[in-house]
Amino acid sequence: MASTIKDVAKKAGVAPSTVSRVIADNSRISLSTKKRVRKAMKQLGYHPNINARNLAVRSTQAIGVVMPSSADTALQNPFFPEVLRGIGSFAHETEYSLYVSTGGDDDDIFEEVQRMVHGNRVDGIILLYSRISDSVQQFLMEEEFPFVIIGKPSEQENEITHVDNDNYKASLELTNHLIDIGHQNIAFIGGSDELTVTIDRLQGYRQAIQEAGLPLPEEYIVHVEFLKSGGREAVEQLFSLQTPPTGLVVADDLMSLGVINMLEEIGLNCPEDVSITSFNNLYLAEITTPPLTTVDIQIYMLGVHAARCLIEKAQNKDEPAKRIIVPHEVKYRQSTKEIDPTK
Amino acid sequence: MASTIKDVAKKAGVAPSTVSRVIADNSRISLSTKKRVRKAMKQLGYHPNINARNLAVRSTQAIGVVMPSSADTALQNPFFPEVLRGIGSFAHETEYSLYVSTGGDDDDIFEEVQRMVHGNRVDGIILLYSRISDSVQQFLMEEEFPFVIIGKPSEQENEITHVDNDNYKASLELTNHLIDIGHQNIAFIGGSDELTVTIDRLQGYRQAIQEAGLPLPEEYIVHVEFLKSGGREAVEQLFSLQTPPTGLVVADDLMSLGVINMLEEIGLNCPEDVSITSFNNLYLAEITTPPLTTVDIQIYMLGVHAARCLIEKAQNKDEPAKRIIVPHEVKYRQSTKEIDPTK
DNA sequence: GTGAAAGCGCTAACAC
DNA sequence: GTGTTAGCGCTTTCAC
Repeated sequence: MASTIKDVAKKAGVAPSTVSRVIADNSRISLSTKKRVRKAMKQLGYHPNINARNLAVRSTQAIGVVMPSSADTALQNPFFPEVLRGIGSFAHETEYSLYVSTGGDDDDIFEEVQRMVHGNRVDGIILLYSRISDSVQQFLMEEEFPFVIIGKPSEQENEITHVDNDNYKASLELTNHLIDIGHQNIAFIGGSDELTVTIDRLQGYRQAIQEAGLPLPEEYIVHVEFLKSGGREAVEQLFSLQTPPTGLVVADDLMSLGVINMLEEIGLNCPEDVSITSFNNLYLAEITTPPLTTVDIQIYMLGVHAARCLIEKAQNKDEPAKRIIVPHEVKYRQSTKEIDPTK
Repeated sequence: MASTIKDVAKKAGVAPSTVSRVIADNSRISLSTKKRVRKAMKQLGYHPNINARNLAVRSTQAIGVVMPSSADTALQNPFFPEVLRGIGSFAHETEYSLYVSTGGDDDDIFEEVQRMVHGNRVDGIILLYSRISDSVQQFLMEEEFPFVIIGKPSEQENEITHVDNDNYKASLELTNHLIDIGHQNIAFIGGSDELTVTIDRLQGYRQAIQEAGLPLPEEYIVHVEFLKSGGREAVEQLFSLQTPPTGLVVADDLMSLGVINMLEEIGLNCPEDVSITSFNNLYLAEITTPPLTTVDIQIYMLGVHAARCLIEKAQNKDEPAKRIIVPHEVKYRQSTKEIDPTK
């Protein structure tokens, strides 16, 4: 068994409480005893038992991270390691640890969250997704447990701290870009229409199309499962229409990859025949053929801010709800092309 | 404050110890009191405090997962969410939680691992990478702390439980496949040569080449940073050689994506001019152009097995060290092509 | 079958 | 400045 605070106390000839104060670097302890105690700790290879500490102070110095259910194929998106990296970086700085939930289905996740909350495993929770009428979200609200959402809450927007991009605006920009370079028939390919991120991106697209007075047949809006099957499906649907689109607003780079692929299969070329605009600026956006015009949403920073907000909130229950909008930037690459007026 | 075991005891008119026994579903408690106690728990919305429990039993029901440092660009690889998913799935079944370390650099990680171990935060640790003379690995050995490696330990192979693929053999197969379809000039593109996975894959390649009596100039072996810059660099190097290769064994699908891309940029086509074989069978291997011939290493299963082994080990310190080899399967797709004998 | 009581390792009043 | 002591919420002997 590892040595305890008592062992250290005995060895240094002080009381346990003094050792505790040295650990906390309490200013009322004289430098000489501090030194003595520290030496004893070194010699004994002492490390505080976090469980005991947590029990005593009723906090854990840990934050829970909840990913979408792995049923959700979204999990294969490099988005997640990248947010995790952001969260982890801030957490590390502040000496918090990360507790990750990766349940199989929604029920698993709900259970895990319950365990985290009721079992006092974490001081707060970051949700890595936001969908409408999500039971986890509701549960956390009811429990008044500190949490923040990456993305936009579907309701109670002003009571829930969240960090997000201006997806509406970004989408507007992308769509307008397509319009600016002459596209008239622009379609939207999104993920599940239950995710707020899809909803916002769709809204921005809609707005731009309407402002420009362009046609907006409902068939131009497709919600598909992520990637592979999704990309295929979307392209099949869209390009069997009477007036297939020449411009595409796609809600994720990974989907775009699938789209490019399927286009090629049916004999269409990007950007010659179809221009693609996309979201997320995953590293792979630069190495597709052609490289994607996409919105850099600063995934890493989303994570950093979320962690910061959560920790603030966990340390001070009265911290007001905030909204942090991480700025985005459209990266113009080669997947978009001015429409050929001679065609 | 949430209700405690005492509250429940009072409400049910029993002693705290009885409640405790009910939680553990102790067989010596009469069914009637069990029912009474359970009812009280429900009514009070009672959930055991995990910290207190952990403190009392000196265990945590949590396992630590250590990713490579995020300095390592490997982190952007979809490999990680996928293993996490596997680990998470098994962990969930057995009611373990996941504790994830995502340090910025190697020192951060080392610190976090120390905290995990000494602070009693986790019952065991899974390392998601293996490199030669890794300080974390050493540390865990010295502390005799339960851990398992996904990959192959660089030393003490027989004392460290690990789950791995037969990377040597898989690489041999890939290389032989290229040889079988007529390639004579085959190069290897790997990641850092400090990672055991790279080493094994290189070895398999070497073996196949030598067995076939083919040329193996040292310039045919390149170690590059992951992806983008890496892929570019590798291709640039290899295809400015006097005898550029016609076949490639690439240690990761993500790298392959970069390679295909750069090839195109310099006017070469895969598979017409260059055949590519690759590793991991990431979902994106199916949607590149062309789809990749790659080794399916069953990432998810790697995670599941690792979790299982770790939990066994954590529950029984005498559990012997094991090696689990997860079977692989080469997926033949369109990135490889018989060499044209007329050329 | 159930209760009383000690203790897991730490912190935080409250003393002095 | 430092020591004493009473918990934090749970498990686990040892009684009965």
